[in-house]
Amino acid sequence: MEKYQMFFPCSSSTSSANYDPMIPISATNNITTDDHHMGMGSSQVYNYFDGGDQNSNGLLGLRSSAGNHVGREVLINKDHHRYLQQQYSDLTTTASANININNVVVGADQNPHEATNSGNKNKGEKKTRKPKYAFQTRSQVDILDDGYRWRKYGQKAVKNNKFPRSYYRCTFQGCNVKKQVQRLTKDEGIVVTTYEGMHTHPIEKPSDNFEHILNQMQIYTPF
DNA sequence: CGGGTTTGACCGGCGC
DNA sequence: GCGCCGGTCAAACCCG
Repeated sequence: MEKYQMFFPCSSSTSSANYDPMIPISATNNITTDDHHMGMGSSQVYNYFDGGDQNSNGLLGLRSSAGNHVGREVLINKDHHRYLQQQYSDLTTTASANININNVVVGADQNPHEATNSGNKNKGEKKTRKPKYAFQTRSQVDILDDGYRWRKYGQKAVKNNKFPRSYYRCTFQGCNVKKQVQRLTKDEGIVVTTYEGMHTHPIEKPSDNFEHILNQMQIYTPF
C-alpha cells in the first residue's frame, strides 16, 4: 500500500507513472510528512476517471481542521463527491468504532489497468480499472462500518509495514465494489481505506453521520 | 446450515 | 528468464 500512503495514485500495481498526472499531489500539499519512504517520484494524485466527464479541475481539497499532527489534505473528484460522501460514512458509524476523524485523506485515481483476474480472465474485455479512492482516518479499529456488507477475501502482509492489508468485497449481489483496509506502520492510529468501484445498490444500513464529519472539516474548493 | 473469515496457493505484472 | 510483489482464489474453518 505504499502508494496509498503517498495519497494516492491508488493503482494497485507498480507503475503509476505511466499516465498523465492532472494534479500532482506535490502541488497541493506536502503529504510527505509520513511514510515517505518509497522514493516514488511519480507519487501523485489524479482525478481523472474513465467514463466520467473528468473535469480536470474537478477537485475538492478538504483539509482537516484538527490536523496539526500532520498537515493532510483530502482530494475528492467532484463528479464522485456524492459517492465519496456515501463512502465517508465508512468513517463514521458503528457504536464500537470510537473513531476520531482528525485527519482524513482521500485520494482518487484512475487505475491504469484491470485488476488481475486470476482464473477469471475477461477475454476480449478492455483492461480498464475502476477508480479508487483512498481514505485516511484516525481510528482505534480497523473495521469501520459504512452500512454496506463486506466479505473479506484476502489478507496480505505488506512490505515495509508491520500491519497486514485486508481485502473486502461488497456482498450485495452484482455489486463488485472492493475495499482495502490497512493501518500505517508509522502512525498506528491511522487506518487507510481504499475503495474501488461504485455500489450499484442503496446503502443497506443507513447512516447519516456524514454531515457530522463535514462539520469537522474545512472544505476548500479550487474555484 | 448459511454466511463470513483465515490462509496458503496461485496468477499476472513489472523490474532487473 | 527469474524473482518479487500485489491481488485474488478457494478450501478449510469458525460461528451464530
